Amino acid sequence: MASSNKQLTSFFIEDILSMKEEKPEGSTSTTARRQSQLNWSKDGEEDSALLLAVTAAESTLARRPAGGSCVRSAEQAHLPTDAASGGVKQKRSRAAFTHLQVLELEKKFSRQKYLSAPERAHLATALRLTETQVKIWFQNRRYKTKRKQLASECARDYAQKSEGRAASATREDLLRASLFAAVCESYAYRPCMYDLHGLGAWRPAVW
DNA sequence: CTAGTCAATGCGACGC
DNA sequence: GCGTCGCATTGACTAG
Repeated sequence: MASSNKQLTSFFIEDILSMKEEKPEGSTSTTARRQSQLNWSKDGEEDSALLLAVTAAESTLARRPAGGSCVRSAEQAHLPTDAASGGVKQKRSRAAFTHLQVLELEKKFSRQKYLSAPERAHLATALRLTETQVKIWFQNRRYKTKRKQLASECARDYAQKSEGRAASATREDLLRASLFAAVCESYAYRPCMYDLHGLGAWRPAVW
């Protein structure tokens, strides 16, 4: 079918948003969470506008028949293994959020990394997702951000190290560092790349 | 077929 | 005990 009509999911969201967040996030302390949770109320109006926009846009978008693509309805996606229904275990389904849903989630995330319960509920209804989906999305997103941050630190570290070794070869080092960053970034998906350096801590084996 | 992406699941830890 | 977190992992799905 028309591939032009295809739903884009969250690849390169930074491009979509074109706004850089990435404040050093290291502070996942509970106080930090509370504070960011307190920020939400001022976005309230925006959210209701968002609701209208999203629901309107979304009803015209997506909801494609199974043949075409990846977009399943959120409710469907989250209705899992009702083993009670027949004893037969259903296949796990993976919802693919619409472009708009992802966009709004990203917007929200760029403002706050944590959501309070009422806000989560609000956002969930606004985006026609379940609260669990919103919660999980934010969890995964935080983790992803952290991995990215770690990766860039890895690369910087690596570049500095090789800079120390040889003050020349700068271009190659840069190249190597960026390659290294890319590798680091995906290490979470490759357990084989871990090495237990005898220190009780898992680290990338390419270290 | 393989590798990559990402929503969902599982688990241990923590705060209330 | 419940809800949520970070994190690791799974499984559906896609691109090359």
